Amino acid sequence: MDYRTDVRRIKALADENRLAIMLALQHGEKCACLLLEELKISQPTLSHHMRLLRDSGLVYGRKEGKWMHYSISPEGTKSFRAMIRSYARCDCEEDATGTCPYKAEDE
Amino acid sequence: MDYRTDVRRIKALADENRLAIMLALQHGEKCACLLLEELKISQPTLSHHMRLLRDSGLVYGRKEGKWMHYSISPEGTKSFRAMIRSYARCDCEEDATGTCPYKAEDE
DNA sequence: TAAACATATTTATGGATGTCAATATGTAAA
DNA sequence: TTTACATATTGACATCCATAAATATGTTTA
Repeated sequence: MDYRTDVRRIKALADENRLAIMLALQHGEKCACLLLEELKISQPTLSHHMRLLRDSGLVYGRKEGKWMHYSISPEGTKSFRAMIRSYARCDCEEDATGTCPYKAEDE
Repeated sequence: MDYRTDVRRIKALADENRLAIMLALQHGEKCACLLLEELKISQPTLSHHMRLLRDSGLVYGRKEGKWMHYSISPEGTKSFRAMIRSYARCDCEEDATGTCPYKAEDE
Protein backbone atom coordinates (compact mmCIF):
# COMPACT_ATOMS: atom_id res chain seq x y z
CA MET A 1 0.00 0.00 0.00
CA ASP A 2 1.02 3.59 -0.43
CA TYR A 3 0.82 5.82 2.58
CA ARG A 4 2.48 8.89 1.10
CA THR A 5 -0.65 11.00 0.94
CA ASP A 6 -1.73 10.18 4.50
CA VAL A 7 1.79 10.84 5.82
CA ARG A 8 1.84 14.21 4.11
CA ARG A 9 -1.52 15.13 5.67
CA ILE A 10 -0.43 14.01 9.13
CA LYS A 11 2.82 15.94 8.81
CA ALA A 12 0.76 19.01 8.02
CA LEU A 13 -0.35 18.94 11.65
CA ALA A 14 2.99 17.84 13.13
CA ASP A 15 4.34 21.29 13.90
CA GLU A 16 3.91 23.61 16.87
CA ASN A 17 3.12 26.67 14.81
CA ARG A 18 0.60 24.85 12.66
CA LEU A 19 -1.18 23.52 15.74
CA ALA A 20 -1.34 27.08 17.04
CA ILE A 21 -2.76 28.21 13.70
CA MET A 22 -5.47 25.53 13.81
CA LEU A 23 -6.54 26.73 17.27
CA ALA A 24 -6.40 30.37 16.16
CA LEU A 25 -8.82 29.58 13.31
CA GLN A 26 -11.16 27.48 15.40
CA HIS A 27 -13.63 30.27 16.07
CA GLY A 28 -13.76 31.51 12.50
CA GLU A 29 -11.95 33.02 9.56
CA LYS A 30 -8.86 35.14 10.10
CA CYS A 31 -6.66 37.32 7.95
CA ALA A 32 -3.02 36.35 7.43
CA CYS A 33 -1.95 39.66 8.96
CA LEU A 34 -3.82 38.77 12.15
CA LEU A 35 -2.21 35.35 12.37
CA LEU A 36 1.13 37.05 11.82
CA GLU A 37 0.53 39.13 14.93
CA GLU A 38 -0.50 36.19 17.12
CA LEU A 39 2.39 33.91 16.15
CA LYS A 40 5.96 35.00 16.58
CA ILE A 41 7.20 34.02 13.15
CA SER A 42 8.20 35.86 10.00
CA GLN A 43 5.84 36.51 7.12
CA PRO A 44 7.52 34.00 4.75
CA THR A 45 7.35 31.34 7.44
CA LEU A 46 3.65 31.93 7.99
CA SER A 47 3.05 31.74 4.25
CA HIS A 48 4.94 28.45 4.18
CA HIS A 49 2.84 26.97 7.00
CA MET A 50 -0.42 28.11 5.44
CA ARG A 51 0.49 26.45 2.17
CA LEU A 52 1.05 23.13 3.92
CA LEU A 53 -2.24 23.44 5.82
CA ARG A 54 -4.10 24.33 2.61
CA ASP A 55 -2.46 21.53 0.63
CA SER A 56 -3.51 19.06 3.32
CA GLY A 57 -7.11 20.20 2.98
CA LEU A 58 -7.41 21.22 6.62
CA VAL A 59 -7.58 24.92 5.90
CA TYR A 60 -9.36 26.93 3.28
CA GLY A 61 -8.00 30.15 1.76
CA ARG A 62 -9.98 33.04 0.35
CA LYS A 63 -8.38 36.01 -1.33
CA GLU A 64 -10.03 39.40 -0.91
CA GLY A 65 -8.12 42.22 -2.50
CA LYS A 66 -4.62 42.07 -1.12
CA TRP A 67 -5.70 40.16 1.95
CA MET A 68 -5.80 36.41 2.43
CA HIS A 69 -8.47 35.03 4.72
CA TYR A 70 -7.97 31.57 6.14
CA SER A 71 -10.53 29.30 7.73
CA ILE A 72 -10.91 25.72 8.88
CA SER A 73 -12.35 23.37 6.28
CA PRO A 74 -15.13 21.36 7.96
CA GLU A 75 -14.90 18.65 5.28
CA GLY A 76 -11.12 18.63 5.49
CA THR A 77 -11.00 18.22 9.26
CA LYS A 78 -13.72 15.60 9.14
CA SER A 79 -11.93 13.44 6.59
CA PHE A 80 -8.68 14.05 8.46
CA ARG A 81 -10.17 12.66 11.66
CA ALA A 82 -11.55 9.70 9.74
CA MET A 83 -8.11 9.03 8.26
CA ILE A 84 -6.51 9.20 11.70
CA ARG A 85 -9.15 6.88 13.06
CA SER A 86 -8.29 4.28 10.42
CA TYR A 87 -4.78 4.04 11.85
CA ALA A 88 -5.22 4.92 15.53
CA ARG A 89 -7.58 2.12 16.46
CA CYS A 90 -7.73 -1.60 17.12
CA ASP A 91 -10.30 -4.35 16.82
CA CYS A 92 -10.57 -4.64 20.59
CA GLU A 93 -12.14 -1.17 20.78
CA GLU A 94 -15.89 -1.13 20.80
CA ASP A 95 -17.21 0.55 17.68
CA ALA A 96 -20.10 2.95 18.13
CA THR A 97 -21.44 2.17 14.68
CA GLY A 98 -24.94 0.83 15.02
CA THR A 99 -25.35 1.73 18.65
CA CYS A 100 -26.38 5.29 17.89
CA PRO A 101 -29.39 5.83 15.66
CA TYR A 102 -28.42 9.43 15.00
CA LYS A 103 -24.82 9.70 13.93
CA ALA A 104 -22.01 7.28 14.55
CA GLU A 105 -20.15 7.89 11.32
CA ASP A 106 -17.41 9.89 12.91
CA GLU A 107 -16.35 7.45 15.58
CA MET B 1 0.80 27.40 25.20
CA ASP B 2 3.20 24.52 24.73
CA TYR B 3 2.45 22.08 21.96
CA ARG B 4 5.65 20.03 22.17
CA THR B 5 4.03 16.90 23.57
CA ASP B 6 1.20 16.90 21.05
CA VAL B 7 3.63 17.50 18.18
CA ARG B 8 5.76 14.59 19.30
CA ARG B 9 2.72 12.32 19.44
CA ILE B 10 1.52 13.41 16.00
CA LYS B 11 5.00 12.90 14.57
CA ALA B 12 4.91 9.36 15.91
CA LEU B 13 2.26 8.64 13.27
CA ALA B 14 3.79 10.76 10.51
CA ASP B 15 5.82 8.03 8.83
CA GLU B 16 4.94 5.45 6.19
CA ASN B 17 6.43 2.51 8.05
CA ARG B 18 4.77 3.45 11.32
CA LEU B 19 1.39 3.72 9.59
CA ALA B 20 1.97 0.24 8.18
CA ILE B 21 2.85 -1.00 11.67
CA MET B 22 -0.36 0.43 13.12
CA LEU B 23 -2.40 -1.41 10.50
CA ALA B 24 -0.40 -4.59 11.02
CA LEU B 25 -1.26 -4.51 14.74
CA GLN B 26 -4.92 -3.64 14.23
CA HIS B 27 -6.15 -7.22 14.55
CA GLY B 28 -4.08 -8.05 17.61
CA GLU B 29 -0.68 -8.46 19.15
CA LYS B 30 2.31 -9.32 16.99
CA CYS B 31 5.90 -10.31 17.61
CA ALA B 32 8.67 -8.00 16.44
CA CYS B 33 10.03 -10.78 14.25
CA LEU B 34 6.68 -10.99 12.45
CA LEU B 35 6.58 -7.24 11.84
CA LEU B 36 10.12 -7.49 10.54
CA GLU B 37 8.96 -9.94 7.90
CA GLU B 38 6.01 -7.83 6.77
CA LEU B 39 7.91 -4.57 6.48
CA LYS B 40 10.94 -4.26 4.27
CA ILE B 41 13.21 -2.58 6.80
CA SER B 42 16.19 -3.62 8.88
CA GLN B 43 15.92 -4.82 12.45
CA PRO B 44 17.45 -1.66 13.99
CA THR B 45 15.06 0.49 11.98
CA LEU B 46 12.05 -1.48 13.21
CA SER B 47 13.29 -1.17 16.78
CA HIS B 48 13.61 2.57 16.28
CA HIS B 49 10.05 2.89 14.98
CA MET B 50 8.63 0.75 17.78
CA ARG B 51 10.28 2.96 20.34
CA LEU B 52 8.65 6.07 18.90
CA LEU B 53 5.24 4.36 18.78
CA ARG B 54 5.62 3.16 22.37
CA ASP B 55 6.82 6.55 23.61
CA SER B 56 3.77 8.16 22.02
CA GLY B 57 1.49 5.81 23.92
CA LEU B 58 -0.11 4.40 20.76
CA VAL B 59 1.49 0.99 21.11
CA TYR B 60 2.09 -1.26 24.05
CA GLY B 61 5.09 -3.58 24.37
CA ARG B 62 5.29 -6.86 26.27
CA LYS B 63 8.48 -8.82 26.66
CA GLU B 64 8.25 -12.59 26.74
CA GLY B 65 11.56 -14.37 26.91
CA LYS B 66 13.64 -13.05 24.09
CA TRP B 67 10.60 -11.98 22.11
CA MET B 68 8.89 -8.62 22.11
CA HIS B 69 5.15 -8.55 21.53
CA TYR B 70 3.56 -5.31 20.40
CA SER B 71 -0.09 -4.35 20.46
CA ILE B 72 -2.27 -1.30 19.98
CA SER B 73 -3.08 0.59 23.18
CA PRO B 74 -6.84 1.23 23.23
CA GLU B 75 -6.41 4.07 25.73
CA GLY B 76 -3.51 5.49 23.75
CA THR B 77 -5.35 5.54 20.45
CA LYS B 78 -8.46 6.93 22.10
CA SER B 79 -6.63 9.85 23.70
CA PHE B 80 -4.72 10.34 20.47
CA ARG B 81 -7.95 10.72 18.51
CA ALA B 82 -9.27 13.11 21.14
CA MET B 83 -6.09 15.18 20.88
CA ILE B 84 -6.37 15.29 17.09
CA ARG B 85 -10.01 16.29 17.39
CA SER B 86 -9.06 19.27 19.55
CA TYR B 87 -7.03 20.69 16.67
CA ALA B 88 -8.81 19.35 13.55
CA ARG B 89 -12.16 20.94 14.15
CA CYS B 90 -14.00 24.25 14.00
CA ASP B 91 -16.95 25.85 15.75
CA CYS B 92 -19.03 25.65 12.59
CA GLU B 93 -19.09 21.87 12.77
CA GLU B 94 -22.12 20.40 14.40
CA ASP B 95 -21.11 18.60 17.57
CA ALA B 96 -22.71 15.22 18.14
CA THR B 97 -22.57 15.69 21.90
CA GLY B 98 -26.08 15.60 23.24
CA THR B 99 -27.72 14.37 20.08
CA CYS B 100 -26.87 10.75 20.81
CA PRO B 101 -28.07 9.28 24.07
CA TYR B 102 -25.61 6.41 23.84
CA LYS B 103 -22.15 7.64 23.17
CA ALA B 104 -21.02 10.81 21.47
CA GLU B 105 -17.80 11.28 23.38
CA ASP B 106 -15.53 10.37 20.51
CA GLU B 107 -16.93 12.80 17.97
C1' DT C 1 1.77 56.10 -13.67
C1' DA C 2 4.27 55.54 -9.17
C1' DA C 3 4.28 54.40 -4.38
C1' DA C 4 2.74 51.68 -0.53
C1' DC C 5 1.10 47.52 1.13
C1' DA C 6 -0.06 42.24 1.69
C1' DT C 7 1.26 37.93 0.50
C1' DA C 8 3.98 34.38 -2.14
C1' DT C 9 8.30 32.47 -3.84
C1' DT C 10 13.25 31.71 -4.00
C1' DT C 11 17.35 30.62 -1.77
C1' DA C 12 20.37 29.33 1.87
C1' DT C 13 21.14 27.18 6.28
C1' DG C 14 20.90 24.72 10.67
C1' DG C 15 18.58 21.11 12.91
C1' DA C 16 15.61 17.04 13.00
C1' DT C 17 14.78 12.42 11.23
C1' DG C 18 14.93 7.72 8.73
C1' DT C 19 18.12 4.38 7.54
C1' DC C 20 21.46 0.68 8.21
C1' DA C 21 26.12 -1.43 9.67
C1' DA C 22 28.31 -2.58 13.67
C1' DT C 23 27.92 -3.58 18.28
C1' DA C 24 25.78 -4.40 22.77
C1' DT C 25 22.42 -6.57 25.75
C1' DG C 26 19.69 -10.11 27.24
C1' DT C 27 17.62 -14.85 26.91
C1' DA C 28 17.26 -19.74 25.84
C1' DA C 29 19.24 -24.00 24.33
C1' DA C 30 23.24 -27.16 23.96
C1' DT D 1 29.63 -22.12 30.19
C1' DT D 2 29.41 -21.75 25.42
C1' DT D 3 26.53 -21.01 21.39
C1' DA D 4 22.68 -19.28 19.01
C1' DC D 5 19.04 -16.23 18.75
C1' DA D 6 15.93 -11.81 19.36
C1' DT D 7 15.99 -7.21 20.22
C1' DA D 8 18.14 -2.66 21.56
C1' DT D 9 21.68 0.82 21.12
C1' DT D 10 25.38 3.44 18.92
C1' DG D 11 27.34 5.89 15.21
C1' DA D 12 27.45 7.70 10.62
C1' DC D 13 25.18 9.49 6.75
C1' DA D 14 21.70 11.29 3.61
C1' DT D 15 17.44 13.47 3.31
C1' DC D 16 13.75 16.28 4.95
C1' DC D 17 12.04 20.39 7.13
C1' DA D 18 11.43 24.98 9.68
C1' DT D 19 13.21 29.34 9.36
C1' DA D 20 14.20 33.95 7.59
C1' DA D 21 16.53 37.32 4.21
C1' DA D 22 15.94 38.78 -0.25
C1' DT D 23 13.03 39.13 -3.95
C1' DA D 24 8.84 38.65 -6.77
C1' DT D 25 3.89 39.06 -7.55
C1' DG D 26 -0.28 41.19 -7.14
C1' DT D 27 -3.47 44.95 -5.26
C1' DT D 28 -4.87 49.40 -3.74
C1' DT D 29 -4.19 54.28 -3.37
C1' DA D 30 -2.25 58.72 -4.58
